[in-house]
Amino acid sequence: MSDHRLQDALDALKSTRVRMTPQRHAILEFLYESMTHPTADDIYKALEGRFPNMSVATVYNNLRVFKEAGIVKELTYGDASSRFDSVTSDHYHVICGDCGKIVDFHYPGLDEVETLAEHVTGFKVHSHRMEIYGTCPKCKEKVEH
Amino acid sequence: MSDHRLQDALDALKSTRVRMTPQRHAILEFLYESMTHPTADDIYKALEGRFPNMSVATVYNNLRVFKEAGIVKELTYGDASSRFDSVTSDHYHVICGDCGKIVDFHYPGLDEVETLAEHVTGFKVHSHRMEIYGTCPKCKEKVEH
DNA sequence: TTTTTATATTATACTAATTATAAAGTAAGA
DNA sequence: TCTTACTTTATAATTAGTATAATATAAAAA
Repeated sequence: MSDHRLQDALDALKSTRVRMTPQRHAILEFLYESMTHPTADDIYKALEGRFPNMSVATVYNNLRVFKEAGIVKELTYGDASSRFDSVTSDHYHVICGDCGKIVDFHYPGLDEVETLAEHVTGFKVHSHRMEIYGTCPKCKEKVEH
Repeated sequence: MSDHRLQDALDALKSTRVRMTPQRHAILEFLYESMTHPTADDIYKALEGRFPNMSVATVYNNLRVFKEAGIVKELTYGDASSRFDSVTSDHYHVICGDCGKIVDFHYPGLDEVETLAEHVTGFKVHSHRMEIYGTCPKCKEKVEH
């Protein structure tokens, strides 16, 4: 299933002018198999066993390439590291303020918000971002003890 | 009107253990009068005439204090500088990807999204963030010429 | 298959936002 | 007014991410 999504992503890249390299394949594979929305550094650490000479810059460069190709999404968090997500059908994220855990949350896209914003502001709207903040079940328990 | 909101904020601070200083007053005043969602550096530059010895750290420290007191909100943008907003009634932001302009966008709070997320994920939800991305009218024009 | 060449990777240095630290200053309660 | 805990300042440190230039390599052409 996730194999299939990875293959789709690889095909999408092939249709652009983006070359496939072992590093790129490994980064994509890790991202598509991971359910954890990793940071660039997470990816770097996860792959340094297989690619002892890989540079962090390579991870950042390739994540940017993937973003431009539309197969990876960046989630930014101020001073903290960005997290990366494979692009899938519409879902949002619920984030734990205590432990940083990110959980996918399926919800119909808020298209009407985009349309309304266009009318009210005169902008040409192309996307939106929504995130929900709270405390995950595990961290809730901890507070109680 | 904005005088009134500023006064409310000052009152809110008085009820906590937060001391009032000239720097703090000036930062708050600037933030409440500004319609531009300034960065910490914007604030620093705007006030350095009146406070030639003020340190950037003071701006950051106090913005954090205000955030903790719940009268100021931070909008984070990955590697780029955060922007700060006085906390007001529910509104969202429409952001121009070309020039960075931020426009307020009034919309009924998405309370039902929060409720649903609580049920589905088991989180205790306390807030959410939504932003709309696009191109502002001015930048749209530029592209056409 | 070999050659070619544009693109990718690496190592390193750099930038910019933000935070930490410690000394000096000051708001506000006793 | 005195005192003290909190603030400010100046400076250094930290950290995410980007730029650069030399080396390596994927993939198209011969």
